[in-house]
Amino acid sequence: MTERPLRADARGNQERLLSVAAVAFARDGTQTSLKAVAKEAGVGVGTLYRHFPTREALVEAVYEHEVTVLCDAAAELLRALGPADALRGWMERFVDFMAAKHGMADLLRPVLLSEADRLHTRARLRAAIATLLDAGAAAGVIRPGVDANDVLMALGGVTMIAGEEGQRALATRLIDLLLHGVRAPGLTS
Amino acid sequence: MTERPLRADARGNQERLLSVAAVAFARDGTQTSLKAVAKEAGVGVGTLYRHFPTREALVEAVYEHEVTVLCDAAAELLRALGPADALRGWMERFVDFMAAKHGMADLLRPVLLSEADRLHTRARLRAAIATLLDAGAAAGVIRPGVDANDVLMALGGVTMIAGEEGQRALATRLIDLLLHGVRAPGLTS
DNA sequence: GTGGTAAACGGACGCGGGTCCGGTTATGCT
DNA sequence: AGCATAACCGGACCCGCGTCCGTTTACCAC
Repeated sequence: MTERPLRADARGNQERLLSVAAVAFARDGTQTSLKAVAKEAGVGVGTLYRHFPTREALVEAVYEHEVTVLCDAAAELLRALGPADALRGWMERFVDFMAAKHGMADLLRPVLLSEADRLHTRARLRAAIATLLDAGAAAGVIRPGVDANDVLMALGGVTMIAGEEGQRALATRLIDLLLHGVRAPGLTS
Repeated sequence: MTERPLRADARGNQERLLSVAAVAFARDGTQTSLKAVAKEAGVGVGTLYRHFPTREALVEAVYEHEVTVLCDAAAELLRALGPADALRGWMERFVDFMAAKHGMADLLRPVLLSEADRLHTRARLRAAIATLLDAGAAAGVIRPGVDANDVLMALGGVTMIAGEEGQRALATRLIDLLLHGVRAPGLTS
C-alpha cells in the first residue's frame, strides 16, 4: 500500500476516504454506496477507485487493524486454554468479527483468494491458524499435517454461509464439524 | 411455482424467459445481464422480475432439472459404492455441478438460506445428503446424529469458497476435511 | 357475443457501479 | 523562483439493477 510515497494531497485524500468509509461501513454495512463515501470524503469517485481498486480493497484497508488484533488473539488464547479450545475460540472470534461487520461475508472470497494479498491479510490469518494447529498437533489433539490454508478456506466457507447476525447457532455447529475434521484420530468427545 | 394457473400469455413469457436464460447462463455465466435476457425473450424487464423476483430465483428455476438429477445420484451412488465413498462422490458431483455453471457459487447463499424454498431445492439436496448419512451411520462409518442440513450448509460453504473452475484441488481437500468431520470416531484412513 | 376487471404487460426512471478523459497540482530539477 | 511534467484529480458517462405506473390483454360471468 505504501510502495511509493504518495503526494501530500493523495495521502490526505486516502486517509479521509478510510475514515469516512469506516463510519459508513459501521452505520450501513460494507455494501454502502461508494459514491456516497467518495462524496462525503470530498473526493471524486474516480479518486476512490484509484486508491482502492475494489470495494474489498477498501474494506480490507479499513479493517486492517482489527484483523491484526484477531491474529494476535491466537497466541493469547493458547496461553489461556488448551490448543483445541483455543482453536475453537479463535474460530468463533473470526466468525463473530465477520458477523459484526454487516455484509463482510460477501467480501471474504476475493480477500482470501486474491493473488496479491497486498495487506497480507490472508497470510496473517493463515499464520494464526498455523500457530493453533501446530500447538494442537504437538499436544496430540489435532491431526499432524493439516494445512493451515485449507483450514482458513474452510473457515471462510463457514463464514460465507453462516456469518451473518442471527446465524450464530449454525456457525457454531459448522465450526464443530470443522473441528471434528481436524481432530486427531481415536479421540472422542 | 404453479400455485395458480398462469394466463396463456404469462405462461408463454415465463417459458421463453427460462429458455433464453438457460442459453445466456451457459454462454456468459449466471451473472449475465438480466436486461439482455428480458430483451432477447421479447419481454419487458418488469415482466422478468414479476416471474422471477431475484436473479437466484431465475437461476434456480433454470437448473431445477439438473438439481433433480444430482439429488437422484445419491441413491445411485449408494448402489455402486460404499456409503463413505458414495458421500464423497456425491459431494464432488455437487461442487462440479456448481463449478460448471459459471458464477453459480455466488448465488448459493440465498438459495440455501431462503425461507420459502419455493422449488424445494434445499429440501431435496438435504434429503439426498440424509440418505447418504443414514447409510453411512448404519454401516458404522459416519457418526450417528450428524445433521444433514449442517452438512449441506458446510458443503455450500466449501462451494462458495472453492467452487470455481481451477479450484478443484482445493475443493477436494475441503471435502476431505468435511468428511473427516462426519466420520465415525476411531476410524483411520 | 359483450362487458368488466384482475392479471399481466413494457419501459421510463432513479440509483449506484465502475470507467475514462480533460483539467489541476505537487514535486523535482535547473 | 520558474518551469516541466508525472501524478493525481473530479465528475460526466455508459451500463445494468430493481421499481413502479399507465396501458394492454386474457379470462370469466352474464
